[in-house]
Amino acid sequence: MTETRLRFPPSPTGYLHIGGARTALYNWLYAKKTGGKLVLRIEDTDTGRSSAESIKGIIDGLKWLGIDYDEGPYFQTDFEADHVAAAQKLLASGAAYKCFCTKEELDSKREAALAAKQPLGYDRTCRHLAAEEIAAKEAAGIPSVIRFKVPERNGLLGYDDKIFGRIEAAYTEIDDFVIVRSNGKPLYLLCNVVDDIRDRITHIIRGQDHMTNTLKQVLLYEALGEQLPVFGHMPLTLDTKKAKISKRSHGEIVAVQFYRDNGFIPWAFNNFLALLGWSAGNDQEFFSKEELIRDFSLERINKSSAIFNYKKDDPKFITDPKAIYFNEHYLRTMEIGELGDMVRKELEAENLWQECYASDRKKWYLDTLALIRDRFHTLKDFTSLGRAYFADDFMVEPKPLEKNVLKFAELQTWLPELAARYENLSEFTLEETERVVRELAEELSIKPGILINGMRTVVTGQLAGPSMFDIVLTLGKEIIVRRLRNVGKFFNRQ
RNA sequence: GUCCCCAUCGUCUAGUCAGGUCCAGGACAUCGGCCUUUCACGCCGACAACACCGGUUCAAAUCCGGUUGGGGACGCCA
Repeated sequence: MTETRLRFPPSPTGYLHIGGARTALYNWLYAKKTGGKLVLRIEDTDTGRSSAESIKGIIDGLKWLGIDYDEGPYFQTDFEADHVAAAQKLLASGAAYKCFCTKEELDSKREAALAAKQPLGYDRTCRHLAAEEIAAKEAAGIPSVIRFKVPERNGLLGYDDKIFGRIEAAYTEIDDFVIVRSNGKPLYLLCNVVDDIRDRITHIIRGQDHMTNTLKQVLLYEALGEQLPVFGHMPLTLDTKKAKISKRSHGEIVAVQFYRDNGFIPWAFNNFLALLGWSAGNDQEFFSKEELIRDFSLERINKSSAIFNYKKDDPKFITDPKAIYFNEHYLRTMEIGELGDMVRKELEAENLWQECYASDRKKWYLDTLALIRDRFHTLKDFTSLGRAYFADDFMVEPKPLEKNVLKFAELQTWLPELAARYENLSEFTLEETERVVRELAEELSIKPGILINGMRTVVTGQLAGPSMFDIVLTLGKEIIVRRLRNVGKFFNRQ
């Protein structure tokens, strides 16, 4: 068997969104699984809407996800000569014809049909023009497009879809579609096929919205005398109102960039995307890259479309809760060194990174991440919720400040007293630091919790966190003593 | 309007091709509980679905037909 070759052909008319990312991922997985190649082809023939910025966004998005390609990016506009040659070949062989209907005529016919609730297709006005009529119109300088001449056959046109099974439709249902614009520029349906043939694509895995295109393209392969690739159409990703997800109507929440900028772990997001419409057939949800490549199959892609359950304006979930869950899982279980590299980038961006975290304080750095990661949702939390571990300029949240500190005015003396005792402690250990707190609480006849929660807030700015004495040891005597002594500042600013 | 596709908990899904082991399993979310100085994590538990109607069969989530619902396509966009 020849090598499998797949492609991801985005049109650069916006950022990479999750639907596109999922398509890219499935193609990538299948290419990897079969030891084949993945080609990136930018379909930029719509010059009006294509942009360099969008191309960059797509490439950056794929890079962030870790979806690498073996060839490309190729640009469709670089192969215009191929497309034109194919169109000429079809014209010459009688598989296509010139159509002189104007866009205005067609538009008004379409609108009329729509209003009258009649079928929409092209009425084939120019299909049977005699050679003299064509010559006359051309001599008169009337512009024309080239349309594909759908064969007049009885029976059904069809192909075997790897995901949906046999797909068929009557020949009479297929429109004579335009393959070349009146300005001579070939259109998607043709370009796409010509490029896939040239790139020797063996498997076309794309969205279900292409299903009707596929029927037409099957005809193009036939007319061009080429062998059909394997087709597989993936169900679309819908929004919570069951509408197709689009860049236009959903904004940043469906952009891959959004997940990068909000501290998602690339593989966690891939894992989530992979499970949106595919399952291994068992209860496994977490897959390493190797496992996913090994277990992935086209046949197990679900036929019904999946809903991307994002929560708009929900303070608790910035996106689909399951996507967050996957992120949390990886955040908590991934190899700590790998997490360290990711968090490093976050710290650097906030000017909190210190070189010693990579050298003599490396153990401290990684231990600290291991201590605090259990409560975090994204990479961003390390510099927001976890800021107190890396800097003194952390925010103290109002709720715990009120509840754990301001409520007890005596903390202004208790905490500095605790600081003094800590300072004189010869053994600054878990046991000793805890003992000292409990001892002080007993002397003051208060619950240890008052001291503990007060110090947690003063020292980390947070209502919740790891075990208090783990924090004490992690931050170290000097910082703890300093922050405890400073408790007065919270009262003074009232 | 025409054509194509789909249909299991709120969401992602297992089970459907090879009908019985499924009064339907897992995960997320939600709600309780345990743990705890806090909050999480973790663990335990609860809630919650075979769209509907017929048919075939000893037996249907599973096969067949229809209905309904949903999605997609119908561009000189890709």
